[in-house]
Parts: sequence; C-alpha cells; structure tokens
Amino acid sequence: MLHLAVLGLLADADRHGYELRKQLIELFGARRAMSFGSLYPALARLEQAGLVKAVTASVARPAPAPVPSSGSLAGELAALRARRTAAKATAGERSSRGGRERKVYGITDAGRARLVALLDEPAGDDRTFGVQVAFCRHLEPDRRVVLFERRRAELTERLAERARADHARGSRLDHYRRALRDHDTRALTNDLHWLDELLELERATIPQEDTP
Amino acid sequence: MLHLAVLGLLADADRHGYELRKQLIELFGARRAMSFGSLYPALARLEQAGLVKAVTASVARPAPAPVPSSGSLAGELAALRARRTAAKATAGERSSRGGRERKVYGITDAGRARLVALLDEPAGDDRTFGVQVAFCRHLEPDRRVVLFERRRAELTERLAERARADHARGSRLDHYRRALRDHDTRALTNDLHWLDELLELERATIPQEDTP
DNA sequence: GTCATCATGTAAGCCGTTACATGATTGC
DNA sequence: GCAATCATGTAACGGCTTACATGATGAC
Repeated sequence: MLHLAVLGLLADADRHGYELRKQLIELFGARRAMSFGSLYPALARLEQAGLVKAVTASVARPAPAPVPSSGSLAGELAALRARRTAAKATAGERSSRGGRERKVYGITDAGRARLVALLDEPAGDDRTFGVQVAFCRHLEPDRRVVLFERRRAELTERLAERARADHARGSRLDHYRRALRDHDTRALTNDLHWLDELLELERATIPQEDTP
Repeated sequence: MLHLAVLGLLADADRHGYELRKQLIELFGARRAMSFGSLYPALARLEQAGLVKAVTASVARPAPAPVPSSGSLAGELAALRARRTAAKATAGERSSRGGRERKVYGITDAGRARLVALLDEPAGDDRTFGVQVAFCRHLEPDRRVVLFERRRAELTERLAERARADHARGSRLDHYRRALRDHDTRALTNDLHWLDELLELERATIPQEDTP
C-alpha cells in the first residue's frame, strides 16, 4: 500500500520524503497516512529496486577539503557541520526554507510500470482500493473498468454473505448489534451505488470498439 | 481488538476457539475475523492473565495407565492415540460431532472487568469502535453515551480537517480523487447521523438525574 | 477411500507503529 | 533563546497473516 501511494504521488511530481507525507495526509487524512518510520525505509527500498531515483541528492561532493580527522569527537562534529553548510550553500535549487538537506526523489520508467501493475492488482485491503482509485488515472480506461467491477463484485459478495448470515440467525441480535449491522449494510449499499456511478461515467466517456 | 472481541463473545457464553472464530465471522464478516493463528495464542495469553479459564479442558486424567515408554517412535504415537481415544470416550458433555477434543473457555470476573475497561477506552482504530459497539451492552448506560460522543467528536474533527484541506487546496483534484473525497465525506456524514440516532435513543431510555 | 469439516496449535514473516537520535532554520 | 517546523533516518516492538503440523469424524 505504501509503495503504491509513494509511486502514485511521485508520478505527479518529484518530491522528498517529508513532502510526500504531507501529501499523504492531505489526500487520505492524518490517520491513514503512514508514519515517517515506514516512509523513509520504503523510499530506500524503492530506490534500491530502481523504481525511484534520487533527483536532488545531498551529494556532498567527495568532501571539498577532506578535513584531516583530528581524532577528537568535537572536531569530527564540527567538520560534519561545515560539510553540511557548504552543501547547502552550493545547492542551487533549494528553496530558502527548511532544515536538513532534502533528498528529492523522482519516479523511473520501471517505477511507472510498477505503479500500473499495483493499480491493476486485486486490492485485498479496503484501504488499498481507496489508494488505487486515487491514482487510477494512470490506468488504461478498460483496466479502470476492471478495477471498479472487481470491487463491485467483492462488495456484492459481502452483501450476499451478510444476507445468508441474517437468514441463518433468527435475527437474535441485541439493539446495538442490530444497529451496527444495519449501518454496515447501508454503508455497503452506498459504496455499491457510488461504484455504479463511477462505472457509468467511465463507460459514457469510452464507448470503445462497438462498431462491427 | 482481538482481546475485546474474545472477551465480548465469552461474556455471552462459554465457547471453544473454533466456535469463537465462527461467531467472529458471523458478527463482523470473514475478512474482519481474526485467523486461528492469532486467536489461539490470544486465548492462551488471556488464560495466563486469568481473564479467561478453561471450563472443559481435555483434562486427560494423569494418563489412565501411564503406558511405559517403549522408546520406539511408533509406540509413542500409538500411546498418544490411545490416550486421546480414551479421553473422548469418557468426556460426557461432548456433542457427537467434531474431531479433536475441544478446549472450552469461560470468562472470569477479572475478564468481565477487563471487558468493561476495554469498552470504555478510546477506540484508536475505526474497526475497534465497531467491536466496542457490538459489545457495548456490557457498559453502564452513561458510559455508553460517552463512547458514542467520543466517536462523534472524532468524526466531526475529521470532517473539519477535511474542510480545512479542501479550502487550502484550490480543489485541484482529478475526477477520481474528487469522487473519492466526496464519497468519503458522505460516508463520514452518514456515520455521524447514525451516531446521533444512537445517542437519541440512548438518552430517551435513560432520562437520568434531571429532577433537581 | 477420500473429501469436507471440526479442532488446536506453532513458526516465520509482513507491514506498520512509536520512540529515539540528530540537526538546521524561522519567527516570536 | 526557545518553540515550531522542516528534514532524515534507526531500532524495537506489536499485531496480524500465511503456511505448516496433526489428527478425528462423518458423508458420499
């Protein structure tokens, strides 16, 4: 899910980790946005896999003047500070604000391919489907229809399962469980209607290959 | 979440692990029901903590005739088999069907206390709130109101957050993201209405301490 | 005789979280 | 000079899943 979200966002524009998370919050809300603790390692893994590449690395050229190690801890730290300040001074495209050097990532061709593959894959998770919808413009129109219809089938199946269970049980549920169940069913039905709307619009815009 | 669900179900009646999971599926649906891989260890932990106790253990009395170990693997296995068959033959309350001996658990007083504590705790997770509602009849009426109102505040906050984000962004979202956002907002609003209904009913049945 | 269902458990692993370590810059 | 925000990372841990091991019983 994280990979999907990161690749999806980077498909729009190059970004650094911190920025990525802010976007995640804006798009999915604070509680669904992954924490830095998983975001940064994920970026590193994606980079290693060649799906993403650092565009503006804090390159820190071979160390301007290597600063012979004095052996003292304070000296080492001072050297590090100096190196960083230097890097900042020379980094042309940096905006004036911000603390540490950013590491800006961009998506690669392999990354784009991966993104499409992840969008095309069955969701598994409810939240994953939401992310897929958020980025589904990167999908071919016909694959988008498949995505929506797969989801539709899944929700229909859940409703059927629910109906079966309701039938089996003689509706011996207390007030709260009944309220919960009814509400869930309504939510499921709303989801289904929403999908139908999406599908209708999708089919209206792509009347593909119907002239024999 | 698992602890809450298990304690909630055992508060209704004594059950064994396998049965517990079937109930979980019926109540929350197959995809939200925890797997055996987490259910059995959870039961063991709850038992150790004294929140649950084995009611019908496969007691396997000190081994009817200890069967002096022959040293051969086949012999050991045969002995085990015999012991099990014996246990089955003597277990009075077992229903005729089923394979292995069941381990039926019941909730203890400490377990009931824990259940109420877990119901009273802030949800954290959306799914946890659902489980809390399913078992909230074990809560005192006034605490139930607190549970619902806390949730109400949480959802209201999410809607506000969303409105803020919508305002900040000049609504530059593609079709799919806008559809997703609108649908989420509608779902949130429906949840809020549902909670209001629950709260209204709750207050109607308990007009507590209003005569000064 | 073999398949589905009942029944209990263990082990490995995934995916995420919180908490910590580190530090620059801006605004009050 | 202090807090907030920007910025990147690591380490420990949690909770759940899958896959595996084991086996009885009934139905077909």
